[in-house]
Amino acid sequence: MRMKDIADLAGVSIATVSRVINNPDQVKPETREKVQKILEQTNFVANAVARGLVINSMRTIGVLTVDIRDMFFARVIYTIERGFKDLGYNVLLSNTGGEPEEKKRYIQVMLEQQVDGLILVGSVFRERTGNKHILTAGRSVPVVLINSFLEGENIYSILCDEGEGIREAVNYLVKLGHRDIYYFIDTKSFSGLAKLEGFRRGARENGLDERKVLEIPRSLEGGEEGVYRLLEEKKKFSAIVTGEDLTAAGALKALLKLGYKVPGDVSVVGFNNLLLAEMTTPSLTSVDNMGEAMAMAAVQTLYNVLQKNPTPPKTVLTPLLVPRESTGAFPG
Amino acid sequence: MRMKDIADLAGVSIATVSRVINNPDQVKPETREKVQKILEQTNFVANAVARGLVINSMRTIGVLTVDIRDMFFARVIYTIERGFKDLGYNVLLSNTGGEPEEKKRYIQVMLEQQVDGLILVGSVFRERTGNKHILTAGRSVPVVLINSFLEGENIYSILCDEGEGIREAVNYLVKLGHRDIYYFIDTKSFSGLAKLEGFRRGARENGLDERKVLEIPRSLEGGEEGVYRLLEEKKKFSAIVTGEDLTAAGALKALLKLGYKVPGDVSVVGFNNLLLAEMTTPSLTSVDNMGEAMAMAAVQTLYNVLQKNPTPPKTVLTPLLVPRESTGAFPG
DNA sequence: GCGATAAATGTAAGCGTTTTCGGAATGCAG
DNA sequence: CTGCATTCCGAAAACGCTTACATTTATCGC
Repeated sequence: MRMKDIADLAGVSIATVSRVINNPDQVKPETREKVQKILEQTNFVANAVARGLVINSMRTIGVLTVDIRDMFFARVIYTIERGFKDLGYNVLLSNTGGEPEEKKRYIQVMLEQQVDGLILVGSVFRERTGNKHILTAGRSVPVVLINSFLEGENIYSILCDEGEGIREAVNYLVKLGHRDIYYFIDTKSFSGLAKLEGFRRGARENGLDERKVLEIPRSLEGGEEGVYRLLEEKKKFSAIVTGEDLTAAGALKALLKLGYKVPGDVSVVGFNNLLLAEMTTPSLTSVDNMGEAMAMAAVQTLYNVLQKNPTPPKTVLTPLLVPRESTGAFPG
Repeated sequence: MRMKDIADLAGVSIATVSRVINNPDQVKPETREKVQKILEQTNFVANAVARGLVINSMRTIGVLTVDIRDMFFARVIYTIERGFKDLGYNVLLSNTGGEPEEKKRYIQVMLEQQVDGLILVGSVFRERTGNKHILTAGRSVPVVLINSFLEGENIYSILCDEGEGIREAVNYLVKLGHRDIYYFIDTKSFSGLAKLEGFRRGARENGLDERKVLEIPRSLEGGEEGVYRLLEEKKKFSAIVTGEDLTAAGALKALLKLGYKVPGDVSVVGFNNLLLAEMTTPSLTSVDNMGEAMAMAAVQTLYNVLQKNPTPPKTVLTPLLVPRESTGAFPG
């Protein structure tokens, strides 16, 4: 069923049908109602592809993410989708799995689909290869990066000062009397280095050993492994800061299994402030890196750009430490 | 940059450019290479919208979900997206928030966008209103339901026998010596009633009281609340089965806070077998309702239909009980 | 009721592709 | 070198809309 068919049924021209749908006030009430009745009777659905070809926009934005199963990403993408839906845009989703090649391929596909804009969630890598396609994409379409940073034509970055969040966590633990604080890090993630720097700064400022850092993979098992390694290597520690709630949950799990009291013997701090921080017992003190706020800022930024409004290329949010049960005073 | 521009640069016709892109073997190697060189030099990106208008397909499928932040949905959607990407299809995402009106609106939008098919993840409600639009959607596009069931033209359902999963959980607990088993349920979810029926059957078959059921909301707090209510009402119980890992985590949390040993005093069983079941201490015994398998079946089913292959309208998978640390022998 | 102005509707071009069809160029057998 | 089959390529229609412009119809002051 095309507009032509509706037009024939209503005895008007195809242009009038189009107007009834898009600019109802441009057509006389009488004819308008006649057409609307037929639209309803036939359950007419306009073809947005044909429309898109004419107006040169599908009112769609592409969202690239590493893995939507990650609760942080899921939350961000949820917020983006709802936000853009309210603005009348659709969301094309993808999971690159962190592969630069996949990312390249996806960007290509999304440009082919004529997206109006692109949002990349935490997916800029430090390799050169991954970024080139973002830069070229920026030439045809505005690109917003969440939790990543890149300078370039038509590229906007939304960030959270994650290093500052880690630093705050260290300060918080020091105030609780802790001196032997270990940091579990996965440097491979985008902000891994920024977080590490935050830890070092926090340690230095408090006269602690800034080398108490363990490189571990970003997973539940990684967190467990970290604890086992600390014990194997007979390290002295009363607190663990992690760059990921999931890692913190793993550390917590290992500590409890080994009979440690948390926070009685060891304090644990997570990062991201996901729902999972509330699910463990004890619940996890965590640094909130403002996932939702970043997502909202991304929507606002991209929408601004699409409206041709002047838009700052960089937005930085401040993290927030959320104390819960997994942190307590230094024992003794 | 349009094909026309490429054609002019290469000194060929637009048709030849199209052929170089879509059917390279139809054009003489010499001209082909000439065109390909220009395509690369100019970083040409074809307009899939124009293409879609001609071939009457955007190679896109729409996925409707309640809330992608739910880990179960996230996992399902991830699997769908990856699966369809490999088949050359894009995924249009949406979160209906469970509102029938939103669902209706989304379906409308996706039909306008000319999706090739629709997958609804766990979003058929028992109200009549929510289903009518699915049925009418089926008239223009194949619809696959995950974890829901509906009969109709062009409608396919992928299910898991969730009641059977709950029944198995009851049997498992009975084998461990438990007799006072409570079931925490949220009847508002699609399979809520099927699960309840599974619990009743399991209880009956083992000569237990099948009325030991508590209606609670599907959330962490719901699980906690359930435990408090059992205690307030002075119920006797040594095991709790839930319809949701999240609920189980809440119950576990409340029990641990109140000083109960799990599984020493009380056993807890979750449902969905999400990552979070591994994150708690003790980890949660859970019924796996085959989210990934359902998603894969949905992809296969929809693809089959799109290929005009005969396809069964209903696929039912069998759940699997995954024992972990939260269940143990009846105390004493 | 007349002409001038405003409102309503129709006509047709154009959006960037794919693809059918026919013509030109090429290859090959005789 | 001719004739025919085959390969390659271009012209043009088609996809279903939007919208500028043209045309028709309604409105209004006089």
